Amino acid sequence: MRYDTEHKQKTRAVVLQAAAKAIRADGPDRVAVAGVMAEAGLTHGGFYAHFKSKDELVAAAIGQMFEDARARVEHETAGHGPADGLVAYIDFYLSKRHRDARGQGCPMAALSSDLPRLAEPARGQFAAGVQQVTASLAERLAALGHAEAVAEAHSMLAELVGALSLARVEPNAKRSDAILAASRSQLKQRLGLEPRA
Amino acid sequence: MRYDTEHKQKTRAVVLQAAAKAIRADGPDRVAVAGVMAEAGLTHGGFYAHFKSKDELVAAAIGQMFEDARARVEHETAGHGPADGLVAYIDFYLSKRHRDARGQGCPMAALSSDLPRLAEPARGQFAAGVQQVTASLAERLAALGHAEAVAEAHSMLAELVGALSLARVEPNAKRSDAILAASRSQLKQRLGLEPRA
DNA sequence: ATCATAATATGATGACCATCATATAAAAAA
DNA sequence: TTTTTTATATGATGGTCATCATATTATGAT
Repeated sequence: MRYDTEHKQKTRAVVLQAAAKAIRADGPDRVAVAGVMAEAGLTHGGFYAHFKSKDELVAAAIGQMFEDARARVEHETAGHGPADGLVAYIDFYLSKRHRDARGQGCPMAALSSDLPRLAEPARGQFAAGVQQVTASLAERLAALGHAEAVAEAHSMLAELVGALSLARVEPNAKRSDAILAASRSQLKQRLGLEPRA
Repeated sequence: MRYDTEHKQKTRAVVLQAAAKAIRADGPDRVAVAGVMAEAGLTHGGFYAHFKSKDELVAAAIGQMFEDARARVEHETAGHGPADGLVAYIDFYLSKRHRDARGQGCPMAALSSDLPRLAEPARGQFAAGVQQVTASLAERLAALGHAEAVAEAHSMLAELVGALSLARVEPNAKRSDAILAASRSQLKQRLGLEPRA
């Protein structure tokens, strides 16, 4: 065996991260293979030693995005109980920082409308990711004694994704902030996460 | 003046409708000018007599989509009071029919993730459309005596758009239906639109 | 019927892109 | 140090696309 066994794997990982960022920011169709490779410090030629096609890259990048998101959520909610964890998640998800970091945030908000148009492997990766997030939310809601935890998790996730998407669409900063704030507050209230003070 | 005065305008309208449908279904990047013109029964050459550029077509098509949506909502809620109107809107918006008609439904769900990547004129058209929808929802909520009508309208719209987007992403029919059903029920409940029976 | 012209068609042009075939470089094994 | 092989680079190729220059057609006015 020549080269370090991990050499190629490391390159692949770098390419994947570059793709994950570019795809979220610019959309799968505007991302070019050569551009991703350049971002990774390589030229376009070596690409097909790592991926069979651009479609396969997109699918793999989507898997990567969900994996990254899962890790971050775990990190951000570590040490919290279910209620505090949900509040932390809502506050992070609907933050200005998340809204403004289109290259790094939640793949659902970044790609929702692209997804139905993508090829099957990408769709499968994505659906699996969405299900995992839903299950994770439902688990926390169930721990808080919510009877219809799964339905509430679906509803909560829908509002999170929708609010972030709409906030990114609104060019006026104040109005965009208002969209985020409205859902932050409404979500906590309807899920019983706020001290009714 | 040769030709009917309205001839060119009619052609423009046909092209615009073809574009509006194609853009929602396939996304702005995968839509080609020649394809839209062919769908309208024309060849690509005449395009620039109607639009300065593809960007301008996209912006105009977005305006058209919101106009169509507004007309349909008005039609679907005609004769209803605010409460029944909101229920009808929710039931239509989160219906399987709407989910499955990607070429004709709500532009927000169809294009949310494409939007931040588009050029300014398209973004402006879109933002104006979103604001109008929000205002229309807020008006009905206010009529029902909701104190924070605008915030609730934002929150409601976010959940509608998010739920439809996620339902379109989920390939499993049962699970997709569940996403729609969850938000239909949660929304009506939290907005006080259901007889608590 | 013929003409003038508005509306559309035909046919480039240059740019970008996914993919592949082949060449080079770099590192481990000999 | 030389060989072998793996990883990456260079350089096509064929396709698609937006845009434009020019040709053609169809219609209302004469």
